[in-house]
Amino acid sequence: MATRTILIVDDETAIRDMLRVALEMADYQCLEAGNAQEAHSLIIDKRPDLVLLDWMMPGTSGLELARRLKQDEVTAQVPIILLTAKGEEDNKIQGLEVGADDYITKPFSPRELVARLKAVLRRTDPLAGATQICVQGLCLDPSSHRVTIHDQGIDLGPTEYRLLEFFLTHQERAYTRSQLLDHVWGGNVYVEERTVDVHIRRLRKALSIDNHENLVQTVRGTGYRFSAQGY
Amino acid sequence: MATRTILIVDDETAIRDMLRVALEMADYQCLEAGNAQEAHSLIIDKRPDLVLLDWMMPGTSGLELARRLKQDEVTAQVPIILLTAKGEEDNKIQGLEVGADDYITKPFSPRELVARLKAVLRRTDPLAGATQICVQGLCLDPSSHRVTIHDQGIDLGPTEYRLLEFFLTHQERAYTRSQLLDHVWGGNVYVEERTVDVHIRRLRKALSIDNHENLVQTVRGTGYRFSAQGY
DNA sequence: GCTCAGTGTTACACATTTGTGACAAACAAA
DNA sequence: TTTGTTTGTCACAAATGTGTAACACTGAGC
Repeated sequence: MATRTILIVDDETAIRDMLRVALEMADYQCLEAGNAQEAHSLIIDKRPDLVLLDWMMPGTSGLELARRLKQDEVTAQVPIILLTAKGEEDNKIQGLEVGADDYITKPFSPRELVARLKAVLRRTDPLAGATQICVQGLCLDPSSHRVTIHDQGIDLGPTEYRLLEFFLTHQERAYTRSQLLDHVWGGNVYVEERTVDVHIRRLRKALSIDNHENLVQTVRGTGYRFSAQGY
Repeated sequence: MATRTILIVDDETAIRDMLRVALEMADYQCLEAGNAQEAHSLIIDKRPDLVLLDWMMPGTSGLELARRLKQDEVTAQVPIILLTAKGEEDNKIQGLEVGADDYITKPFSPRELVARLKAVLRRTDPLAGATQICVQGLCLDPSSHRVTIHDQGIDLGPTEYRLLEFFLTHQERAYTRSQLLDHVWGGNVYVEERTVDVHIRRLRKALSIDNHENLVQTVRGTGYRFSAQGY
């Protein structure tokens, strides 16, 4: 399964660091925010799979942020785990009623944190977690099956989409037409090698906003390469 | 909203009674089982919305029952809350790792019980206890089971309603026909994939006030996506 | 300059995928 | 029962994607 991204929201750098270490050891990717505003933009922008949210923060509190997130339909489905220093029961209930998915009292062991996190993630869509790949303003998002250049959507046919997906995950390396046929079309079909050229052309055309067609480079005598350099 | 059914599993009648009182006051319907075997049959038979499971029971323990339930595909999706007498951390982790959705330490107040139960139910079925979901003037209200566009009611068949409900809670993401069949029709039915197309068509038709049919987008070669963007 | 292999570009026929309306079976309410 | 609604499937239409060939262009070597 693709690695999940967790957003850590806490005003104390030391605590963020601790959490990051624990989560990275358990093979999660981390984002960090020091306050509610920052957290909110990151959630919209990076779409983490889960938010670890400190209850007490200067400015907008974690509880308040959780409430807002759950009220907006765009962010409502992001699971939230609230962190709090003292396990006062009223807090606990308040937190869960606001819509947080779980609630952890400090101090807690890394093992407990990860176990609870897993339990919450298990309940959310198991297919989510594919992260988008971005380069030079070009973004491909596998989960929505969408490609954008500077947030402007572009249209690709299925084959061009797979071709771009392959290139984005195999940048800076030249491939022969035959290799591309193997990887993008799948081994057992017979199509002319020149067909690759045509699809390269179609892909370049679709990317031609802002000269992004240069991302796909010709390697004379060999094939093609996707590269963000020499650009 | 339909009332939810909670299965209480504990070997002590006194505790079962207490739990029942607390839950019935909060407007839940209750089932009771005194041991794991009984509980298992009731789960298969009555399909409760949640199981409150005592850790320590003579015979098969609650933990063991939880593990079995989560391993069987048929019962895996039933949420489980484990009850335990002492909050030893190892127990806690063990419980969550087995797949329990939450873990409550006795003694607990009725308020805490109900709050946690709500939280678990909420993330099991995101629409339970949720407020209505709105996007672009289209509103779906789970409690009244009603859909409106700019306050004008629209008519949907049950399947179209569930489809829209699923889309609204899973926006901005592409789903294959097969995934939609899984999520909207439920795993074990055999219907043609093309049937999805027809229901998509019916949903679009119902949404066609003010061009809202564009909310449901075709992802060629893949399936469909619900999106408020690119609209 | 010329030649030629390699690549870019376009057009088009064909294949595949999706949209749409119709219909009969299943179901529920009266 | 009758009536009306919902559902799944099909057949055909429409839209879109695909592979190929033909031709144009480019650059390297002579």
